[in-house]
Amino acid sequence: MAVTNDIPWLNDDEQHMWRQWMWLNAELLATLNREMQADAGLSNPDYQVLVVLSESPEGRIRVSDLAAALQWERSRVSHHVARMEKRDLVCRRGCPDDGRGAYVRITETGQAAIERAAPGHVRTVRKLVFDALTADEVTQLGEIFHRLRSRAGFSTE
Amino acid sequence: MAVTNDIPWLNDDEQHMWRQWMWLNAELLATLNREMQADAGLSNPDYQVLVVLSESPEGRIRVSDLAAALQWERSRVSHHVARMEKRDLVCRRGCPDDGRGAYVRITETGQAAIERAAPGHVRTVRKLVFDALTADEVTQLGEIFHRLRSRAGFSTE
DNA sequence: GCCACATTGGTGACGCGTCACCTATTTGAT
DNA sequence: ATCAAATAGGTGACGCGTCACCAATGTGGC
Repeated sequence: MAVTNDIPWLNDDEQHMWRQWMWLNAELLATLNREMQADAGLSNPDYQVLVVLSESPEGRIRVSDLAAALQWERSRVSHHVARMEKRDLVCRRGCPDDGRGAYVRITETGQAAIERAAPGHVRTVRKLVFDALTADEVTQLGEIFHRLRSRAGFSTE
Repeated sequence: MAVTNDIPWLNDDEQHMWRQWMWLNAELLATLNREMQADAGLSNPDYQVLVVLSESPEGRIRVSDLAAALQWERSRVSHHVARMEKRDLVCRRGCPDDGRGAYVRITETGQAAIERAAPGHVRTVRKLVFDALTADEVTQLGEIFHRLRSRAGFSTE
């Protein structure tokens, strides 16, 4: 009951690496999500939004710019911001210059939440990833990931 | 408007690597999903389920075993199988030995779908990942990912 | 046999993410 | 000034994923 293969399959080494990679991805993301949920009631996407907002001048940014910064669809931003607004993490304001536009602004609650979440987030990344890698490995991985991204046409250009 | 940091932050190299990694993950997953959707109307999770089923004797497996094989919650399996059943990719049968149990079986349609999807899937993984890596790098990455997983207590056993 | 307890699988609610599509506003060619 | 086209943002439907919870069935102690 196997799949017919008339295409160059992955060899054992490749298969092993690919599987480890995919598992690790899922596990890392799940762990980060869980820890931040526990620390500050934030999901991963919540955190990403708040990071961008908290790094923006005056803690506010146009929806489209937020979408660009996160590489999200505008519709996704819209949905997510709507959910976050209900929890008072951000608020939306009309844009004076452009009648179509809207600003997303971080609230006091949002600011507090990200400040509560950030240290644990970094600690976890450090513990799960960087503590188990040498400086050389970090550099090399950075180079490899960057290479794969450019070859695949993913570059940020 | 930045986050206060009283915790050892990531240095530039680490930050760069981490960002590339997270971007690459998202991009790879999205690409694989998109291609399989186009090739065979399957999502990534659909594919994973069908792979396990097609590798099982007689193309059927107990729900709990499927959950274990995929490292999914049983509830997730239940939801996903229900959706796939509507599309006639799999079907559910009661289990004769255990009145609580249920078998999930791959259908003709499901078998056809995975056979249509598999070559393109492998081709894409090869193109996006392995064509840009040396054999040594593959081995090394496999070792690194495995190391991170065991240190984090993610090991499969 | 009886009963506490564990296990199997499923459901509903809700957050996340995409797609198709919509309205309102701005822009720019004429 | 006018009007077609582009752009900003939002909405609804639906698939994906988790959590809390449930009914049904099996298991072991007595």
